[in-house]
Amino acid sequence: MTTPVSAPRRLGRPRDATRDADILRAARDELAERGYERMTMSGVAARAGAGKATVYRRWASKAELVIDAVACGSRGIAPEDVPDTGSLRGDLRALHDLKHRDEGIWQALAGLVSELPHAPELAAVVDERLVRPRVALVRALLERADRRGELIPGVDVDLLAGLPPAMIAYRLLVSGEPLDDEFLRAVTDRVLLPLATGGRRSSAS
Amino acid sequence: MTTPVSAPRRLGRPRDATRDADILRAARDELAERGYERMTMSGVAARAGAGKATVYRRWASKAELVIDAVACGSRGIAPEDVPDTGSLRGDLRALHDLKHRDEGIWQALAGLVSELPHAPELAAVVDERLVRPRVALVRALLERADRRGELIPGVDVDLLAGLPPAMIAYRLLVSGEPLDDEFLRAVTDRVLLPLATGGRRSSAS
Amino acid sequence: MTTPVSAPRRLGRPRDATRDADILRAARDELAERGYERMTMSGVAARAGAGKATVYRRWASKAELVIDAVACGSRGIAPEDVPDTGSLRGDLRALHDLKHRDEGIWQALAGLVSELPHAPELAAVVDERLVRPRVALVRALLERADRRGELIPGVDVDLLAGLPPAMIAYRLLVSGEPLDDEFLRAVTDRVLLPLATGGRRSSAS
Amino acid sequence: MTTPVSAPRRLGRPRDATRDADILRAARDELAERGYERMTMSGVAARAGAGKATVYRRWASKAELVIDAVACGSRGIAPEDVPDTGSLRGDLRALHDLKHRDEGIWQALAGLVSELPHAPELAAVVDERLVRPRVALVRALLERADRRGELIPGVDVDLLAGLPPAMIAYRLLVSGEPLDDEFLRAVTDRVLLPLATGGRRSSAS
DNA sequence: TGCTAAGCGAGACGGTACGTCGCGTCTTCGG
DNA sequence: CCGAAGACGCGACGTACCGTCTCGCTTAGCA
Repeated sequence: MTTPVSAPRRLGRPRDATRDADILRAARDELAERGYERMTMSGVAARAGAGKATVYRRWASKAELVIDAVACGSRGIAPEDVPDTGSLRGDLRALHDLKHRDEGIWQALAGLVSELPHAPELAAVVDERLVRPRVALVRALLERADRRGELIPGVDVDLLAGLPPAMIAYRLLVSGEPLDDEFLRAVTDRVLLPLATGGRRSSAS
Repeated sequence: MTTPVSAPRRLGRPRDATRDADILRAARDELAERGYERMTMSGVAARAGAGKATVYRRWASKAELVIDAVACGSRGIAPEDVPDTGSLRGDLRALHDLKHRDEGIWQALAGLVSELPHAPELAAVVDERLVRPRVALVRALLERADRRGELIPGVDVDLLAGLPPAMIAYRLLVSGEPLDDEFLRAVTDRVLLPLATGGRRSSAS
Repeated sequence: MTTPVSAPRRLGRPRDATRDADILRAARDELAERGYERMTMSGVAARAGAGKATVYRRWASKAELVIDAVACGSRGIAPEDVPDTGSLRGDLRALHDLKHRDEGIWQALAGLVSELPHAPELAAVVDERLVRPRVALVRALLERADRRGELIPGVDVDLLAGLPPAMIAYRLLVSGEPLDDEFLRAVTDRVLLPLATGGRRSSAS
Repeated sequence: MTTPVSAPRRLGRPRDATRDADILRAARDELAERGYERMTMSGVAARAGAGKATVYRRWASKAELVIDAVACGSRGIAPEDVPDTGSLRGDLRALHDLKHRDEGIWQALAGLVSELPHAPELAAVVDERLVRPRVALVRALLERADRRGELIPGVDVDLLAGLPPAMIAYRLLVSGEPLDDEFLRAVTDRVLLPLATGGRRSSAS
């Protein structure tokens, strides 16, 4: 969550922690149903059975709410959640199986993108909450493979780690094509693996 | 232009074609100065010395105006504009030199992205006017290279042609990093060329 | 008509005089159907099968068109059209019979009233074309009665002549009540005649 | 006020009653300065320091706002505010002294008149708020005079009570002449009194 | 147990962009 | 040059949404 604050004072009625989850769920649903532009803060509040003030007490703007609504949906995947299959190819496959329902994120990102150039701190949050975790995930798998000696020496791990997010974002946001299995396989087998491991070795010796 | 229609009738005063250009220029300037969200139709009309009705007579919404404003800005680059340097690497380099000021496009795309999933015909126009020309450009260079025998046999040209737009869009829209020369060189030398031509051969040496 | 202009030059195609009548009729119909505010110049032109320029070439504004549309509807009644019945009461009765379809005028006046304080020349036209003829009519009948010796000596003929228009305008524009026969009879028998002739004399009995 | 509604529910933030007065005053000022057509809702809101939504939350249209703006301006004069001078003539004189600044009302009425035939409920409000109180005022004075025995037996009080409003409205709205003292004196001394009391008796006897 | 500050749902607030429509002018065509 | 058609600049209209503020009520925690 973006909203710890953990103020040292605790006068008056404490915040009802259950509202956070209701509001975030409402935000995610409205976002999925209507898209970023047509989703309204009043609509989110109403769907959550909350008042607008309760929403704004927790999130400073529509953009920040959306970030959290979306970030907390896939908070789960840490590098260590991806099982070590012994090969980069197997690890990437396992990752894809884990993030089967990550798609809502991109819907949200769509609405935020227009604000990023004019709101640096918003961009920072998006980077930190949405972008970096995904890049880091791939990067961790690449480093794991490097320790196994799979990678071509001198390969630019940062550049490669950014490729899957970029390709996925472009496909969903711009092309509008679905994130089907064939595409995900192409990303790993025809882009990432060749660049990272050179030829076809993969798990084979 | 999105608005030819080429109506066969010619009753009444014809549209003043000079207004189109004025409005599109005004739209592009406002967009660059203020960003998609903060750009207003009144502002565009005023800067163009036009009335709002004149703008809305030509474009049904802000989104459609922005598409055209942006699409007509880089209409210029056709595959044959890129000189044949004899190698894929040289051709891509030449392309980068040509599109030095293409960046405004992405600023516009930023604002449109949130609307695409809910406006299929808008998505179609974006695809046709913004996305496809850029993909086709790279694709044409790849096919030229293939005719020279540079490409790995069986390589997925469509997949590769989409990589530069995806990486550029992601960098500008999401990461917010600049399109510097180092990045563009990395895209070609460390991603596209290895995938397309395998190792280092190219035709040279 | 307000539009003589009667320019001494006659170059080019002369104006099609039939358009005047068509436009005026269209204006009167639109006015009756939709009221002043909702009547539009485009609508009038379209109904008349004319272009807006043709309308504006003849009348400088909506208000002036409406004045003419309405004034030419009751242009007919001149003082000498009212038969001399031998008594003021009879003359007024005869007048009422003549102006049975004068009502459209007031509908038009309704829309003009809001402009009068800010458009003196418009007010002058309204006065000259709509108000004065009606006042003059009553005034003529009063003077005719005076020559017959019916009037109280020293009575203010101007004041009295303005009473029927004022009462009719108020009833139609403000009260919204119909111009029924009972009301018209009250205006003459219970207001105008008592004030003009004192008691009950008139010439009769 | 037209907007009591006196809803039995009291959820949410209650309307700020001070905004009503501010907006009405702003509306009256704009109306007086610029006239009905040229007065704008944005201008009223801005002058009141309010947002347009706050205005439209209370009044559904420009016309309704103007009615209230104008009606609440002269709410003050009740029949009992007019001192009993002992004669109809004296009472009417006292009335004229009271309503010295009632003129703004007619300016507003001017703009509304064109809407009345097509908006019955608007007409009803105008009748109830603007017309009837003024008629009732004169009527009350006439009835007071009747109790004193001043009136001609059988005189039509309703007809007479409508005469001053009609004459005043006509003079201001149509003739455009000022409401000077001479005119007001003529209305009472040469129209109303003769019709109501017959000859010249008035208080003398 | 009763006080008090802060939480809550609801919705009014100031502001501002949207997209529509009407006015009165201007510009094309054909007659 | 007239006439139909309709585009033009301008600007008001009424709606919607954002983010803030304010109402009356409820709910802890301290006394």
